[in-house]
Amino acid sequence: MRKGEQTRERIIQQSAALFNTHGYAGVSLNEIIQSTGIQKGGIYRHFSNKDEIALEAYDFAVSVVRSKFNAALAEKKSAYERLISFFEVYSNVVDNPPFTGGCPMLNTAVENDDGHPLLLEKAKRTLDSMKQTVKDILRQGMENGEFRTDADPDSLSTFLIASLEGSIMLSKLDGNNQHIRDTAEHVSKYLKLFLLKQ
Amino acid sequence: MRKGEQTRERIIQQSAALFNTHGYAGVSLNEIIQSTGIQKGGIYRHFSNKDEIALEAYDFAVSVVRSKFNAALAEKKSAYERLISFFEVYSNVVDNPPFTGGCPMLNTAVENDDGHPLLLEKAKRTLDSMKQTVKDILRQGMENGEFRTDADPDSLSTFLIASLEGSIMLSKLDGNNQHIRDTAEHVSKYLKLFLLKQ
DNA sequence: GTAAAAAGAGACCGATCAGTATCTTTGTGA
DNA sequence: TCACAAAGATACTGATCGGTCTCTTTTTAC
Repeated sequence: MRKGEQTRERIIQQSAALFNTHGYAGVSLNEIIQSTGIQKGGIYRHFSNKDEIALEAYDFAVSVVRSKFNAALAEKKSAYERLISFFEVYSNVVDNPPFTGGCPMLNTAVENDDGHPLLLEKAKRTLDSMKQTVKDILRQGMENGEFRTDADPDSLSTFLIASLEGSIMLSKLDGNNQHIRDTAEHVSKYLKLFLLKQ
Repeated sequence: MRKGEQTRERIIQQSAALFNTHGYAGVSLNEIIQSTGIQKGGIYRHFSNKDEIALEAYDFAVSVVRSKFNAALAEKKSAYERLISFFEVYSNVVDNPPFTGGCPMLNTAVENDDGHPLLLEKAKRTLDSMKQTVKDILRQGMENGEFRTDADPDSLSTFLIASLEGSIMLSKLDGNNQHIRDTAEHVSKYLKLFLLKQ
């Protein structure tokens, strides 16, 4: 029981990195075997199929990224700084992303847009949760008088997340973190002018 | 000769839609056979392997999107309108994208980030070309007095493309074009204030 | 310490993968 | 019209896919 649960976790963690790097269709069971050092029989003792591994691996990857978001958010004093800290987490996505392979939501959304409905549904729920987090920060900032109250949290959170995800993609494609830094700079300039009071 | 070239084009066009929807690893030769109605022997008469099909299919998909960008750009009078028209091309990405499957650069960049170096290289060159297009518009606007000249075309073009691509991903994931519209709205507000003169 | 249960290894399954080789059909230029 | 070449269909290859089955080893509880 205890030993098996430990193995199960290891399989999830190792496969999460594989899936987030190569995508669902791009990872074979043999690669999971090679990465974990556990043979097929050992893997299928804990999972009934590849899908089950992928789904739990996705949740794991998201939880790791979320904890890094939370860590970055926790050390900020103003709501404005908290909004910008999303970019901070991905500021070195080329060499040190919050999770191996980059943003799990972005990767899953693009790689499975017509392929794996369960994974896609999970990515959708990640987006909902991320939007809610941003909207909560916006509302906080409005309530404590930091932000103007005539802004639309829904459309602003979309804008912030879209800019973040797009710049992650560009930086990974180009192998250069500058895209994230540039985008963060423009977004913060925008927020300063249209959101911050005084 | 003439017949064969015709077939070759058909294979490229059909596979381009498949590859842009399911990704390189997600498309099998049998799916190409089914989609084109041409058997394996007929396909391999024109291409030496799957890679060759994928590479040419990518170029085709990009060329289609580029021509739609050009069409949208052509009918605009101001440089400002031209910048925003990139969003216009993807304004109904959910039901009517400029190419089946969405943005080929985005899809290829994310799906092959550690898989297919030649495709990735092509995506990188697409980004360079797209950035150059945006920068040219920015420089035009500066030269004709429409834009302030203290803006940085390089970082601005990154910001615009990142926002566009991120919002494409969000809209496709959510099955809702609102993300693109919202993002376009914020970007244009930003450009109006920081880029436009008077 | 021992027996039962849990965990894991490894051989095997049919299906499908990309790619090839051979043969037939179709198109084309003289 | 006819001969040759181009185009395409089909059957096949070995490799690999995800998944199953059986047997061995290890862990665990008493």
